[in-house]
Amino acid sequence: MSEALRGELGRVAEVLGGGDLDFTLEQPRDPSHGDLATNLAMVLARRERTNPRAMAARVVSELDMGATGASAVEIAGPGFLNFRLAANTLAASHSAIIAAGAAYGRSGIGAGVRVNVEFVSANPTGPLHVGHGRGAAQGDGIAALLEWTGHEVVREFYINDAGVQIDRLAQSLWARIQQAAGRHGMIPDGGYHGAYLEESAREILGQQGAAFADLAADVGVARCRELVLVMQRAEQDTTLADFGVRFDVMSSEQRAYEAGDVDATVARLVAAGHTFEEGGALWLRTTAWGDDRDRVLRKQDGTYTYFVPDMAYHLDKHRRGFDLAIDVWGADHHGYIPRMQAGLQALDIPEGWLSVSVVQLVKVVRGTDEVKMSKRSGDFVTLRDLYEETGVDAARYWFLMRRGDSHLVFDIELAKSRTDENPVYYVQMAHARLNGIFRAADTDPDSVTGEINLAVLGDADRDLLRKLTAFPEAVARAAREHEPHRVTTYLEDLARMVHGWYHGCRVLGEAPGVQHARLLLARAARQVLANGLTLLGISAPDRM
RNA sequence: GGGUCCGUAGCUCAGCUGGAUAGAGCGCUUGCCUCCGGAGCAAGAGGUCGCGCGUUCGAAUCGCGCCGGGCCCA
Repeated sequence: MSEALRGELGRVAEVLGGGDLDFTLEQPRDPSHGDLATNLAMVLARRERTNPRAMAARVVSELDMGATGASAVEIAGPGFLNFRLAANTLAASHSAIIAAGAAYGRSGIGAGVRVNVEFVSANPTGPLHVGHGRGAAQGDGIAALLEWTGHEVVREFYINDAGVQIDRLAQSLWARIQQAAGRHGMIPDGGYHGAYLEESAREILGQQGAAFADLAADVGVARCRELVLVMQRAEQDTTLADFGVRFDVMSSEQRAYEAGDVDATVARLVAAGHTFEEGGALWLRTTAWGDDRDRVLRKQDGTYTYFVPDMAYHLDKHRRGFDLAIDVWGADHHGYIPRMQAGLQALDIPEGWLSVSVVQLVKVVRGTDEVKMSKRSGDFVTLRDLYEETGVDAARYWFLMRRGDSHLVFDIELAKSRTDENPVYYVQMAHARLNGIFRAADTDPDSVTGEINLAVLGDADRDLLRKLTAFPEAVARAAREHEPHRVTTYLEDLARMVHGWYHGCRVLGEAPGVQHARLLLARAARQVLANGLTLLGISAPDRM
């Protein structure tokens, strides 16, 4: 609804200050400040070093009100321009919500832009834990936001299936198989002690036969390596699928080695002259692109550091033609960011192509008791344990309701409680409640049509409608910032307004004109709540 | 020691591309079920936005320095 106004303000900005001005046009928190407000005059005044209110007067005299779609403008406070939209503008916005339906909030801002979102990427060494759940929700949320804003999105998972930790995993499993066969089996130093490997051992003996345990140790370990990768991957996939998260592409570190990508990446860096040898190791001069120190690529023993396959993998992603890559990483890897950014620039990938979204680790509590999570002890809450207890909707919502880089305390008791302490129920309840109106009226929401007559409604109705019109902007902002929590914040604000409206504004039994207008409003509000929840992968129940 | 993120109401957190009296939920106090779902609503109390200096017409927001915590690296 603000397109015309923004355009006209842009023209005025051009005339009075030249181009390239970054001004805002947004809905003020206080309704008495009008429907839309801009800080344009203050931004101009800053550039011209003049009085903001005087500049505001110049802006107003330059404005062609006819071209703005607004019915009134006033100068307020330190130099804001507050616009009031004509009543029919708001009504038209309502019609737009109804017309767009389940697509309301979508836009074409990112049309033609291909984005790769890589997330979870857990080592296949055990079940997914709660931290992976936050990464999964965050990555899937970012991907959905980008889709809603018209980007072409690929969801990708990178499997770290090469390297020493997989060897230890295979050795640990072999030891469990020996134990299951009644022999002495020793889990190696740095191995995996979790009970899940005992289950895997029993399963393998069941499938392969008891003779499996009689294989020569090196053959047995090699077979274990193959089997355990398949088993762990399968378990992670079903855990994620049951959590509502699916991937378009699975990439394998092992395959990158086998295809020669890893060696080729090193060769390319050497040929470009970005490397040097020192102390028997091969180094990359990452300090040339802002890293604190140079990094080892190949150690004295001839093996590569993790850095090399990671670069090879990102180079492959870049070759696949993405305009932008987003990685969701746990905060325990954030120190790795400057190195990776530098490494990619050494490979001639433009700065800014890779954007890393960090999620802080999750602290899980049950009421006042902290739930300790350690793979070593083998005693931890898995992602599946968590969402089977709280429900998928609650778990996804809790992972998304805070900024990714702020610490999250996940209280299992609270998340599963069906009480007013739980925001996901509050939002879903608002949706169910609006639906209840239509149920009581025995009317299909989609059958309530026509243009809304705001003249018969009051301020509370108009405030609610204005909030609904802010949804596309909230989605766009969340997508731009890669911050799904902006959507939950919006939904909680909206749910609050819906509950208040519900109590203050009766629908059924009012005069026919009022009832019809409010049914139209309820239909739109229900749609926006449903769209927001759906975007986040959370259900919008009609009754609870 | 270096890097990085965080520090906002009793608790958990929004707000941070500088803007109008700093917000929400929970908890607390007081009201509200003849009435579309009380899993709800309304009102109230509760804040040196960690501290200091700076930039600016204007700083929770930007810069610098401290203090405290998480994580990573040494």
